[in-house]
Parts: sequence; C-alpha cells; structure tokens
Amino acid sequence: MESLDNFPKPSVTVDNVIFGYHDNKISLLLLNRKEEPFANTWTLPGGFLHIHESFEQAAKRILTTKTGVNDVFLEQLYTFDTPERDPRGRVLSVAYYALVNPHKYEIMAGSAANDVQWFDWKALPKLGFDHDFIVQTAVNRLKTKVLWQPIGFELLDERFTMPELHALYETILEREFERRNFYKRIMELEILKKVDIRRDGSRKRPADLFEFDSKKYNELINKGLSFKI
Amino acid sequence: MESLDNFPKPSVTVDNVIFGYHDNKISLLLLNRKEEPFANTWTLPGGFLHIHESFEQAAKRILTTKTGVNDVFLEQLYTFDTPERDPRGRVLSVAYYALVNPHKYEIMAGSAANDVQWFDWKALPKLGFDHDFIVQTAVNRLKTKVLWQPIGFELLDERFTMPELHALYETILEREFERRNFYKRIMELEILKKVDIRRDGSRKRPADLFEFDSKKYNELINKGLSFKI
DNA sequence: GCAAAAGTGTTACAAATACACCCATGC
DNA sequence: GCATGGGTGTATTTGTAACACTTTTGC
Repeated sequence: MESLDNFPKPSVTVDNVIFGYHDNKISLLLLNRKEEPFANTWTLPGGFLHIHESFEQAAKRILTTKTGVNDVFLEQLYTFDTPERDPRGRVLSVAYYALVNPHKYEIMAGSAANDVQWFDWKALPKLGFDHDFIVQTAVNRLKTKVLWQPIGFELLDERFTMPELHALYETILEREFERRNFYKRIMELEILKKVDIRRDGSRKRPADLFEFDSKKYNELINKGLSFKI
Repeated sequence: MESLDNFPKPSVTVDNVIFGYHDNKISLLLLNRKEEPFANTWTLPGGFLHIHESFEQAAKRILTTKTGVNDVFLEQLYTFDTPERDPRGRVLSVAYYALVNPHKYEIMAGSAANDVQWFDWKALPKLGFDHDFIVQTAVNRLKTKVLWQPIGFELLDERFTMPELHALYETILEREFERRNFYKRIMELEILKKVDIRRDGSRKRPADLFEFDSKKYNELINKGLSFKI
C-alpha cells in the first residue's frame, strides 16, 4: 500500500467567519493577531487543524479558545487554495461560517491575540491573508442561504418579535420587505410558536413574542419542503 | 514567525464527481483502482494535491491523466474530513464536480487504473472510501444548481434542440415539466441563439436547433439577475 | 384623544399552470 | 391523409405585491 509520505503535504487551517446581529446591524467578529505573519492586523479567527480532529471540532475549538464563543450554528463555506495566500508556505484554509447572538456571549481574546472585537460589516478594516475575499464569499452565502433556510433565528434572542425578525431580514438582504406580506410568509410556514407574554418595551403597542419551533421545522424539512422567502 | 512544521499535516486529495448525459440518462465516470487501498474497487477519479498547484489545476490534471477528459465545467463541491475515511491515515478530500458531454471525449484509463467507465447514476456499484457519500452530495448540488444557473447546457452538444434540453432537465430533476411552459421559461431568458439549420433526425417534424449564447448570459449575470427555472 | 407602532383584511396585478390548437414531417 | 412529435396562443388558477383599515399602548 502506497505511503502517504511520498508527497510534501500542505498545511491546513480552519478559519471562521462569525456573524452577529445587534442594533439593526450585522457584525463580524475579528481577531487582532499578536504574531507574524500579519501581526497587529485584523483577521478571521482561525487555527491549524489537528491531525485527529474534524473540521467542525477544530472550528469549535478555535471559537472557544480564541473568542469565548460556543454552541452556535456552524456550516462549511468553501476551501480556499490560492498557493500564495500565506507567506509561510502552502496553507489551505477550510472556511466555516457561524451565526452568533452577541448578547449570549462574553467575548474574550485568547492569549495569542491582542484583541477580539465585533465590527460592523459595512465598516470592516483591511484584513490579513485573503480574508477579505473569504468574508465576501461568506456574505454572499449568508444572503442566499437566508432565503431558503430560516437560519436568521440563530441571530436573535430565543424569544423575538415579528418586527425584529422583519428588520433582521431587511438588514441582511439590504432591501425592504412589505411588512404585511413578510408577516404572512413567515406565519404560513407554521414554524413559530406564539408566547403570549409581551415585551416590556418602552415604546408604543407591544409586539407579540415568538419562539422558533424546531420540531415543526424538522417535520417540514423531512417532508421535503423548502422554505422560500 | 511560527514554523509550519510544528504540527503533523494531513494529506490532501482532490476527487472528481464527473457527470455525463447520454440516452436520457445521467451517468458518472468511475475508476477501478489497481492499487491498495480499495484495489479492484470502483471509486471517484482522484489524486493527491501537489504542493504548488491549485485545486482546480489538480482536478484538471487528474481528469486528463486518469480519464482522458479535459476542458469541462468544474466547480468545488465540498471538503470531506471524516478522520477514518482513508485507511492509510488522515486524508482530506476536496471534492469537485464536473459536467462533461460524453460524446466529445474518448475515455481512456490511465496507468494507475484497471478501467474507467460510465455508470448510470441509478445503478452505481458500491464505491470505495466515502465516495458514495460524496456522490450523494454532488447529486444534491447538481439538482439545486441546475435550478439557478443554466449549467445543463454543458452536458449537451454545442447545438441542441428544445426537446433535448427539456428531457435533460426532466432527467436531472426527476420530475416532469409542462412542455409549453418550459419552452417559455427558457426562451424568455434570451440566452439561446436559434440556428436555422435543422436536424436530420429520422423521426417526425424536425426540431429547431439552438446554441447557448454565453455573451448574453454573462450580461444577464452582471446585471445581477439570477435565472430560475 | 392623538400619535406611533403592531396586527389583520382585501384587492389588483403578475406569473405559473393547464389546456388547446396548429404545423411539419414520414409513411 | 393520418399519426407523431414540434411549435405557439390563450384561458384559468395561483400567488405576490400593494393598499387600507383596526388595535393597543404612552403621553
């Protein structure tokens, strides 16, 4: 049986594009590197794949140790391979993207970073490596994904109102949705449970609170239906 | 600057899922391995990534040397990472899928294979490694992709008829399309050029021949429109 | 009671679907 | 001329988009 060591092997990293939502803005969690290459430069939180771990395990490990975030929606984005993308040599990047509710986590920089911080996706600094390109790919993915799968809920609190969900979709897709029609589209999916408790907002009429009903959603998926906004 | 050699590195292969279309059937090009592991077993044509080449270069090299196919539609599918997927050790597989017109190529097995052959996608043998799973992923991708981008043309001859295109879509998506409505959908995209020449088919009324107009299609894409069947 | 935001009913229009008909060819 | 498959016109149904109205709260 042929040996695996006949060829020089590339290094493999896992990089995470971490989306959050706060104050009607989508934001990305970036890390300021302490070490070369790209020391003192903002990059996506990433790290080398360990030899016995899966990508998802690596992504979760990196999220936890470098940013303090855990237990989030996570999905493979794309694998980036430009031969010159890392000055140290041949390094592949398996990129994942995550959806995080920023209120749920205390962000904290790991020891290998100067700082970890949320940035408005409309005002990102210039990133190290090819991470600008990776982010662009992730943004495109999020925009198309959100049309087909109700992943937007991952960015909100467990209990949320229709106006909040409506605003989230308008923010992600950067266009307006007729309020009435948006409500109808969402409600006819029958994947939301109304929780009669109302919000103590200090504004005008309080909005109804909902919870995402993952049981009903899974039934829907298993029947082969694909939600489309 | 940290060295890349502090960690053991995984091996990286590029595997190709090659779709063809012939006699109203979708087929896949498989390779019968000469060497262990999985000697005398059918697998996807794949090989190790060379240290200075991109995935796409590797995919094309493998296609040419192992199957005789070249110059085809090629797109990254997914990167597979199950730690036990290869008995030799930790091997990642960056999977690509290709669309090929089988009439255009003389298929020929490279020296490392017993045989290379087209298989009807409804009658595939049991494959080596985790290639059954990779194929399933590729089939799902093809089915959704074909709804949004007119990649189906890649599987047909340069000049083709509406009934041919219609049959291709019905085969890929495994459902029927109303003939009239399918014609209208395709024609209103305005990405087909009619070539007045007619086919010398031995059947009844000859069908109009068309060519794919990639210039018009690119204009459409650049305007931000997404075709939807 | 009035302003502001949340919730709901209904209409007008566009698009998908279904059906029908005509056309060109081989025998 | 008739059977067969190819091409095209149009009515019906469906679903989207737009608008209007009612409800609930704070001041």
